[in-house]
Amino acid sequence: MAKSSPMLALDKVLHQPIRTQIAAYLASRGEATFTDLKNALALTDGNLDAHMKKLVQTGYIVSRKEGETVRPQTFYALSSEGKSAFDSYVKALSSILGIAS
Amino acid sequence: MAKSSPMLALDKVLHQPIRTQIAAYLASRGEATFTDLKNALALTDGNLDAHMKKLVQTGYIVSRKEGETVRPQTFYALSSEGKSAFDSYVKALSSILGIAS
DNA sequence: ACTATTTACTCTGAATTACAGAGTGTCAAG
DNA sequence: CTTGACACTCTGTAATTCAGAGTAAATAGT
Repeated sequence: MAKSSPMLALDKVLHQPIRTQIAAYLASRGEATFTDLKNALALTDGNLDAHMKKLVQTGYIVSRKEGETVRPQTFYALSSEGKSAFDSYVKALSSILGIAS
Repeated sequence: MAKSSPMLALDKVLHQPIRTQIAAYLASRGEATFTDLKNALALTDGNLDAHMKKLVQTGYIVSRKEGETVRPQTFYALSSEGKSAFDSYVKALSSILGIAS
């Protein structure tokens, strides 16, 4: 008999409590600042920084600096790679959990 | 103005790639042996053991030994606590990801 | 009957990750 | 000109994840 294929694994970068929420937040809002995220998710600075770093390193999130001479602020958003990774992640999850996407 | 309440956090025990799949597998199948899980999820022994240990410690999974004199086999299943934790987890995820549960 | 293999786990230790709090630089107010 | 807030970044520690080695019992082979 054919042995059933192993379940499709979940993206490790995205399937982590804080990062899933960052990605979801950005997916629905489009863009956010460090402080937006920090307040929305109730995180410490260091923790948020570490997760953003990983998301940027992975290529899922891009940042854009606004204001050269004034106090600069960074806006974060999902990259197109990040968007499609998030999409596939949601699909995989839906199928594993048996919910309608 | 009322500041929006922080997003509801995701259960750390359940929101981990392997454990989410173990819970989902048990939620749909009811019961499984160590080897069932190992094959279905394509895991190494040590890795599966570590995750099962955590799930049992947390109280989400209960084990039952079958066969006193014959080669014993352990069956794992979600406890009622595990079931409701999994339910809330799926609901929380659905609301965060904006999908219909 | 005795040895080898398989099954069903458990243990150990190394690598990676998650996180809090301290630190840095800039700006604005008193 | 000092104090405080904002926008991050860095560092160290604790916890987590994982593979492979180890153990014990049962079955298979000769």
